Amino acid sequence: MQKLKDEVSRLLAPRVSLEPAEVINLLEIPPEPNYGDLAFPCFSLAKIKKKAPPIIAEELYEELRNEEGLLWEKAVPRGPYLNFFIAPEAFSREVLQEIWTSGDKYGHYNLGKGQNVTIDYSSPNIAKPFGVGHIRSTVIGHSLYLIYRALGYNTIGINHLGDWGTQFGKLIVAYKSWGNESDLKEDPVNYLYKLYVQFHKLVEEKPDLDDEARYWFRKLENGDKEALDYWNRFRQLSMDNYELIYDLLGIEFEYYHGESHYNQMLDEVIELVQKKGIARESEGALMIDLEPHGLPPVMLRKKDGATLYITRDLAAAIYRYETFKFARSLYVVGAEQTLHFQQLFKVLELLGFEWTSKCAHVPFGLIRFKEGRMSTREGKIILLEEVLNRSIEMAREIIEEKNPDLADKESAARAVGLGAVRFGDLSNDRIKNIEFDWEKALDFSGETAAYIQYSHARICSILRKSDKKVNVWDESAGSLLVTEEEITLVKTLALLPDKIFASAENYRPSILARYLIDVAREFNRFYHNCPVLDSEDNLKKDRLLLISSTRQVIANGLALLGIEAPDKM
RNA sequence: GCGCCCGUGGUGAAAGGGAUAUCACGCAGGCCUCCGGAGCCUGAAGUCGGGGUUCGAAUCCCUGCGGGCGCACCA
Repeated sequence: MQKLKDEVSRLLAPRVSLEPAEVINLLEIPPEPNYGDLAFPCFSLAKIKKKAPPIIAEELYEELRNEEGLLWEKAVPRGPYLNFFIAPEAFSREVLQEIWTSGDKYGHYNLGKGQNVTIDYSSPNIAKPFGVGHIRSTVIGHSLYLIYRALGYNTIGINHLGDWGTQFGKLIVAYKSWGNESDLKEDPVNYLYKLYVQFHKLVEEKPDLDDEARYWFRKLENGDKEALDYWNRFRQLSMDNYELIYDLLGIEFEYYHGESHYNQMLDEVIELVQKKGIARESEGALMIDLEPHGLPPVMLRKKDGATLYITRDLAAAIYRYETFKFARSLYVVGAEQTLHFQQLFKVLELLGFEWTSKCAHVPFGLIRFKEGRMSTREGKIILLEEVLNRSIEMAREIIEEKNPDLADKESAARAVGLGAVRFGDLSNDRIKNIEFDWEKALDFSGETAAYIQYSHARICSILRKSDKKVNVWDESAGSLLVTEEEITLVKTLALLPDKIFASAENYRPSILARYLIDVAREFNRFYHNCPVLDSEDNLKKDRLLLISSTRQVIANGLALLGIEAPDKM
């Protein structure tokens, strides 16, 4: 598709006095295939040429009627658009050859060569269980990580663990006051969580507890041995639990730099802020007034001397830039923290860091229950582990029913079960809130990963059964693909690179996810109308090439969403 | 009180200011002697209300309504 756009834009550019790149930006895909395959809208020229768009389209058509394209065969004006129709044979061969030669690198580019992109994602809070709420950051962040890597960037995944803050004061108080060793050993994360919930329940009757918690957190910040011992222990126990989930999801991070990692840099940050003269003391606390910038004030240090979240985030941002000199720095964090990031970026700007513009908050809506918001404090939470396991279990049952002879049911169940949960999150616009619903989470029909995976497995099945193997590219390959289903499928396959770019540019894996649904749908239409194995030899060869290319596109796309594409299921 | 986000068929969603608003679930019908029916085909049903900007608005602006989130000692 890029090549077609290049060709068309080079042709049009001199005739409309625009740069080819500007023409490429204007080009659209028509809503209806019979209109054409690529459209040049003439609206923007109307003002310059002082003519109505349909007339411009008509004139361009007259100018081009004797031109011949490599990848297109005719240009037809339709109202204010000049529509180009691809030359099916040449276009198919071009697309299929590119997929053929690129293989599992089809859609990958070297755009970001030598550039670092840091991606802050997942970032659970220690001592709280890993709930379904955390899946969003984890899965969206990981997909962006994979997508940027595919575009040639050197991606750096950072798990910004919430391993510092007043909640540790709370935990220490709770554990010291009414906790016990044996329960902690029995089921660490859940027990710590129980303590946390109990603390919040009790604090309503005994407000003193809050003071006590703040006291212990301050001790922690001052390096108190006892406090540190508790902290270390709680942290490690939580980490062990998170590892299980990351293993299951196949996620690794370059760094587990939690908030605590930046402790030794906090004094420096505060000094810097003071030197810049943007902070002031207020009621014993240190704060930055952002009123002139239309934002609420930011507090860097409490009156008791303890630091806050944003102080550590400032340190982290600076550290990341100094360490990685990033081309982009992404924060995949819930939309409820939008204000926090506006403040963070504003302060960085005030500090004079010109790289602030390279930082971006990638927000997403929250997951809620039907009954309302999930509250960790109130103890209403569904464990992600439980969701994943139930999904795998459900997939296993369906496989047992539909494909009882399958050899490796376990890995297929994992691929399908985990894929369902991941896709459920990735396929919708991240900014919208999600209502968690067990039925929906475990539904494998319709626009789901299973639909895409199933299409992939079917293709694999046909390829296995074929006596012919597609193993060489020859000069006539793909030239017999002429039916509507075949051409449509080829055109769809040609879009993968565009979709990957768009996903990266907008930080929206959902663009890629929805595209894969289209690919699967077009494949299924083809499949129902065009026999592969029963075709005449040459046609069979071309159709095998087509489905093999389709398989490649599905596999490549799913991989960037962190979803497996099993050969059988 | 102030600020930000979201309102699309019964339900869940898609649509980088553009052509006849696209899918899925569910519903009503149809399709396996055929490469895997977790599939395919046909049908009914929709842009929250009111203003504006524009040649053109689901999309941008204002306003009302509904829902969500946030606003100095949590993260």
